[in-house]
Amino acid sequence: MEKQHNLSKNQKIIFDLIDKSPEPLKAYSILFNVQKKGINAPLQVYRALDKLVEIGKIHKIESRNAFIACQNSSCQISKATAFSICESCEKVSEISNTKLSKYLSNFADESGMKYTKYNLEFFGLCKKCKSK
Amino acid sequence: MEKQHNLSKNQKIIFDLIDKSPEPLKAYSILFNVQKKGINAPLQVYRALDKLVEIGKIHKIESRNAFIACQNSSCQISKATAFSICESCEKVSEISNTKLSKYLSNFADESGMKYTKYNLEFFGLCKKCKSK
DNA sequence: TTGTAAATGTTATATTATTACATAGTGTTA
DNA sequence: TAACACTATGTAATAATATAACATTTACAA
Repeated sequence: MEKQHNLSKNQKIIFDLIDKSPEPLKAYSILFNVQKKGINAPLQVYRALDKLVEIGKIHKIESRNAFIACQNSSCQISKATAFSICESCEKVSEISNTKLSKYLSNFADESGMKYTKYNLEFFGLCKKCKSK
Repeated sequence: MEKQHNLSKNQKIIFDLIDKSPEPLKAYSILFNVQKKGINAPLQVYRALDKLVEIGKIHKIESRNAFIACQNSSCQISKATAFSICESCEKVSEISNTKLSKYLSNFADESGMKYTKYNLEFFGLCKKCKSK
């Protein structure tokens, strides 16, 4: 059974904003957007973001310092994330490909390291931008 | 034939520093270290870093905002990078695994996107930290 | 030798993220 | 319910990361 995370007030405000957004949002753009709801300081945003990332409701796109809502119904894969990023229009999508995630989750090399998490970012041109 | 990149003065200073370092270096720690060599401003560091990344001599570890020298003899894989990161001691290594890079370079999904680049970061505990 | 691209130097500023400290809410359990 | 621990909140200050704008110089091919 999936653990139920009851979001707190700030967490909910910020998750809703990210969830509705068609594109990844940056922390300070989030801050700007929620100031009318009484969230005034960067730290309030970062704390909510940290928590939401931790419980897998959102992911951070590391190369962009931006956040998107998890696209997988059961947001349980914060430990195995893959994204496609269009370098022209900056559209970002979460990749949910069973083969890929299996391959990467099982990846091991000779380093002796035990991998418990990964993040993969693919870059290229999306369909639209390719045909321009 | 691999293109020869003659590094400029600043690029060389900064590459040498990163290349000698056993761990990824952050931009401002680089700045601090090269001030005695006449590099005074962040922008001078960032410009050299940008160029070095572009030509594949170094890579950026996105999740850490830090830079390491390319570990592959022919630094030609700036478009296909994979790293292992120990979450305890922060040791970072570049993974050069032919199967993995082939698998990822050939990856395609139904999105219609043409992937030209990827960056993968694995997290876990290294051998030393595991046994503590 | 001149045109052009790349690199440099410098100042200021924008953007991203954390430290430190005080207070309030939530849920458990004695 | 009282005491406790834990999570979340509020606020101010500041640290860390990165870029804009502008002027000048160097490298090198045409």
